Amino acid sequence: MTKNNFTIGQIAAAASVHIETIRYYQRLGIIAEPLRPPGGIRRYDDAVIARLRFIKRAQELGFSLDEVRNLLTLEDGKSCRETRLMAEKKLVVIEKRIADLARMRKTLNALIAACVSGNRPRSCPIIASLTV
Amino acid sequence: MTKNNFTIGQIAAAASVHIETIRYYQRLGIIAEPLRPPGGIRRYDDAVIARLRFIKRAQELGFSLDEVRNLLTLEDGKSCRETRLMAEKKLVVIEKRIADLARMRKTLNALIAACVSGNRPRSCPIIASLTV
DNA sequence: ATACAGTCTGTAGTCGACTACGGAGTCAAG
DNA sequence: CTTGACTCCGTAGTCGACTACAGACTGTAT
Repeated sequence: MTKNNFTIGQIAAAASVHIETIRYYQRLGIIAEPLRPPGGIRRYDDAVIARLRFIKRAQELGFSLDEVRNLLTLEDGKSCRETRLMAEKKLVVIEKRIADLARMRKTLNALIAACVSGNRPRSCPIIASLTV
Repeated sequence: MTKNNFTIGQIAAAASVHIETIRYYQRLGIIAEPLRPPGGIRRYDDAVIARLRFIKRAQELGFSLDEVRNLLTLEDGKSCRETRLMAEKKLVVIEKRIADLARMRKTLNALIAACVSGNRPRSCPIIASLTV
């Protein structure tokens, strides 16, 4: 039982999204734009709210809006394999990012430690390491 | 003993950076622009190469160009404490990013596992989890 | 002397995901 | 019937770090 009498503002509030964001998604084609009744204001289905939530969740998993568009074509849930492949690809990217950040963290930790332990070194070890 | 007879192209090649990037850094004020001899072409000091490397290293540690600008004011190595504080702040940000990504990874892993183990489920668990 | 590679300047475009704004139109309450 | 909130539409601006390009000029090798 879907309701079909929401304005864009109500939809936006319900999904905790800015109105402009919805329009933006419409321009991108990841949200369908209901027909505008002659000289009137559009009415939205509450399926749109569900879709906005879908998008948010996907974004939280690291998918871009472009990837979300792809996910949405698989939304009927029948192409499990394709969906899984996308998730696996995304996982690889995320793991690489984690590795990069872990490397940075390690280096920063070492530099900070050098700073702290240094008994009044001639020059800051961090700057020194950047200057090499 | 610094050399002072490099063109911008040579500096760029030496630091593995695009010429445009150097100009961009000059506009930002994180690289000094040597005076242009009357109607001529600028000559660069090899200290500029060192500075470009400094910038690159700092970027690899996650510092933005704006932060690099700050780091450069500490370049004499005398304000070790300030430098360390910047590094510590950056570390916090990086750790948060890692935590976020780790959460994504965990969720994706779980979803993929559900996909794989599913014995022909009615609908894709990934899509299902996004659709809730 | 001339060709050609490289430099100079300023401006504009790129990517992604929005966000902002202006001016006109619409709808519902009082 | 007026007021005021909301919607529509199109365009432009934001952030960060570049990247591209046009048209003029310079410097060097042949």
